[in-house]
Amino acid sequence: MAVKKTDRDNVIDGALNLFRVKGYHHTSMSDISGACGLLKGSVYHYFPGKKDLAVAALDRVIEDVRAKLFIPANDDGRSPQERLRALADAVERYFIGREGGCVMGNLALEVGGGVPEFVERIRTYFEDWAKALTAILETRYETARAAELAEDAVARVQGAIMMMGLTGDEEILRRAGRDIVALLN
Amino acid sequence: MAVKKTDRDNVIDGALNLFRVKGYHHTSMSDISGACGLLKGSVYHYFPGKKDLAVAALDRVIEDVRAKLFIPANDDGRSPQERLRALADAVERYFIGREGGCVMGNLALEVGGGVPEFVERIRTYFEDWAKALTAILETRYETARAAELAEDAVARVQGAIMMMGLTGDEEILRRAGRDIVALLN
Amino acid sequence: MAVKKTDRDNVIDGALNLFRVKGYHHTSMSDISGACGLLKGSVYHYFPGKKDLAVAALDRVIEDVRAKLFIPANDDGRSPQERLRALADAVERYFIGREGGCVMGNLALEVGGGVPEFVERIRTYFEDWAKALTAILETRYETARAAELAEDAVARVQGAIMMMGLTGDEEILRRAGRDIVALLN
Amino acid sequence: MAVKKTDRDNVIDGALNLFRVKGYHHTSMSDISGACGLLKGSVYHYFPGKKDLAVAALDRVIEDVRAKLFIPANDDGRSPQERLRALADAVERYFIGREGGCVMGNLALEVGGGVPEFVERIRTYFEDWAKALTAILETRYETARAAELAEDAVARVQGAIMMMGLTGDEEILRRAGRDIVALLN
DNA sequence: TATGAATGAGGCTTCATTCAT
DNA sequence: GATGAATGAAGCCTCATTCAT
Repeated sequence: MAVKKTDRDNVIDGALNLFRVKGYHHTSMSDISGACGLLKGSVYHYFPGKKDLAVAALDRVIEDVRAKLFIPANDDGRSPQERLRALADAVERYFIGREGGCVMGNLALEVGGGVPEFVERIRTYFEDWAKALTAILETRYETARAAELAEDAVARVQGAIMMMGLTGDEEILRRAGRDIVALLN
Repeated sequence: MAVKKTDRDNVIDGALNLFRVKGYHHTSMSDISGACGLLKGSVYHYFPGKKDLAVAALDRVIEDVRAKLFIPANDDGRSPQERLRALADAVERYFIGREGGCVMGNLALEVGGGVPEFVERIRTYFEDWAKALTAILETRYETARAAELAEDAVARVQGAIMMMGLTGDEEILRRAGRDIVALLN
Repeated sequence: MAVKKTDRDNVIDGALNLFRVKGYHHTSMSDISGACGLLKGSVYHYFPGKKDLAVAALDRVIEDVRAKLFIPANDDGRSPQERLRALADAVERYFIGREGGCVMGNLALEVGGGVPEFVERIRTYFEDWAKALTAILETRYETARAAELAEDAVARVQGAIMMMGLTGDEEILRRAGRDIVALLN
Repeated sequence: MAVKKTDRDNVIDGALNLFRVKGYHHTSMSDISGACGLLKGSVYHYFPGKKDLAVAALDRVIEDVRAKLFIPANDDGRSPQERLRALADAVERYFIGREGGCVMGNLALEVGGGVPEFVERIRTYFEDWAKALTAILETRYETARAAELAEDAVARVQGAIMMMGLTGDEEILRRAGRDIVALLN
C-alpha cells in the first residue's frame, strides 16, 4: 500500500528527474514547477531556493539508495556471494533504463566543486556505496584491500553508466557487475 | 619550434578551460571573452555562437589527445606491454592535476543527449581511446574480447577521474592504470 | 492596570516597528506576520491589505502621541514655561533610542505624495504637534507668529531626528529642545 | 556651451529623479530604464546593479552640490554675511520646486542604516554642508559653537524641506534661510 | 480564527546575440 | 578585426493577496 506522497515529495521527484536528465544549470525553476503542476512561484513554498531544492533532492537519493540498495546488501542470513550478487543486480536494475543515468555522478561532473553543499552529498553517496561493498569484500580480502576494491568498483560502475548513456549499450554495465561479483569467486 | 597560436586558438583554449571547470551552461560568453582577453562581442568574429565554439573546442580536444595520447600509443617498434604502459602513463599525466578532470566526460554528463553535435564528438573521443587500447590488447586477446576490455578500461578510467575530482585522491586513477597495464601480464 | 492588548493591536505594533526601521516598501506582509507571531495569511483577518494596516498603524501613532505628548502638554495648572519644558522633554524621551526615528517623518519622505491616505495622517500628526506648541507659545507671541515658531520648531526637531539617525549624536536633538524651551525665556 | 552628457549620466539623472520622488525601493530598474530610454537589461551595461547605480547617483549629488553650493559659498572676496546669504539663497533655489525634496534626506530616512554604502554618502553630504556653514560662522563664533550652529542649521533646513513636501508651503524653508542668515547679524 | 498552499505579477539580474562605429 | 552599446528573452526570486480547510 503506497504511502501518500506529499506535494513536497512531488516537487523533489520532478526536480530530480530534470536534474538527472538536463543537468542542474539547464533545469529552470519553471521547468521544475511545470513538472509537478505548480506555478513558478509556488515551488518557493516548499524550498527557499533552487539550491536548497537540489540539496533536498540529493538527500532523497541518498536515503533512497540506502534503503533500496545498500542496507539490503548487508542483510545477514545470506552468503557474501549472494549478497554481492544481489547488490550488483540491484544496481543494474536501478540504473538500466533510467534516463540520464546517475544524478550524483552527473552533478559531480557538472557542478564540480562549485557548490559545497552538493559535493558533501555526492561524497556521502559514494562513500555509502563503497562502504556497503567493503563490508562484503572484507569477508575475503583484508580491510584496506577490500576498501580499494570497493572504490574501484564504484568508479567502474560510474564510468559504465556514463558510457551507457553515450552508446546505449547496457552490456558495459552488466560486465562491470559480473566482474565485481567475480571478486568473491 | 612552437607554432604561433592564433587568436582563434586562444579563444578555444580559454573556453575549454572554463567548460571543463564550470560546465557548459554555467560558462558565459562573457566569461570566455574575459578569459582570452577579448571583449564580449569579439568572440563572435571567430565563432558564430556558443555552441559552435564548444564544438570547435571538443574537436580540438579530439585532435589533441589523438596527437598526444592515441597515435603515440601505436607507435611500432615497442612491445605491446611497453605501449600499453606508455599509454596508461600518458593518461595519468594528462588528467592528474588537471582541474575539472575530463571535459568530454563532464559535458557528456552535463548536456547528455541534449546537443547532438556534442554527443557525436564525445563518442568519437571515447571511440578513439577504445580503439587505441583495442589495438594493443588484440595482441593478446581475440578482437571482440579486446574491444570489451578496452571499453571497460575507458569506463574505469572515467569513473576514476570522477572520483578523483571528488576526493582528491590520485591513487584511484593510478590503480586503474596499473590494472589496465596488468591486462598484458 | 494594563489593558489587555488585542491581537489586532499586536499586529499594528509589529508593523509599526518594521515600518519605522525598514520603511514601508521594504517591509513585507511576511515580515509583519513573523513579527507578531502569526502566519502570513492570518494578518488578513485583521486588515484587508498592507495599505490599510499601515493606515491603522499611523492612526495609532497619532492617538499615541496625542495621549502621551500633546494633551498632557496643555494640562493647565502649570506655567507655559513648565508645559513647554515638559513637552520638549517628552519629545526627547520619545525619540532618543528609538531605532528608526520617527515613522511619520520616514513615511513622509519615503512614500511622499504617493499614497493620499498616508499623507493625510502624516499631516494630521504634524498639525497636532504644531497646535500643541502654538497653544503654549501664544502666551508670549501673537497667534500668527506663534504658529510660525511652532512649525519651525517641529521642522527643526524632525531634522534633528534625521541627523541623529545618521550620526548617532543625541546632542543635536537636545539642543533643539533647549532652543525651543528658550522661546519662552 | 553644455558639455555632451554621456548615456551613463543620463541613466544617473533618470534614476536620481525617480529615487527622489518615489524612493529607492519603490523605484524599479524598469522605471529607471524607461526614464532614460533604454530597455531594462541595458542599464546593466553601465552599472552592475541597482545599488551601484544608486551609489553613483548619490556621488553625483555630492559633486553637484559641492560645485554649485558649497564651494562657491567660500569664495573669498565677499564678506561672511554676503557669503552666508548667497548660500542660503542657493539652497532655497535648489530645493524650492524640486519635486520630492532632497534625495539624501529621503534615502536617509527610507533606507536608514540598511545600506552602508548609502549611509556613507549621505553622511558625507551633510558633513560637506555643515563644513561650508561652519567656515562662514567661524568668523563670528568660536569653532565649536560654529560647528553646532551649522549642524543645527542643516537639521532645520532638512526638516523644513520635509514639511514643505507635506504642506507645499515654501515659507517654512525661507524662514529657515532668514534665521540662518541672521546668525551673522 | 487560523492556517498554509497557491497564485500571478513583478522585481533584479544574466545572457547569447546583434550591430553600428 | 575590434568594440561596446543595445536588445529581449529568460532565469531566480519576492510579494501581496486569495482561499479551501
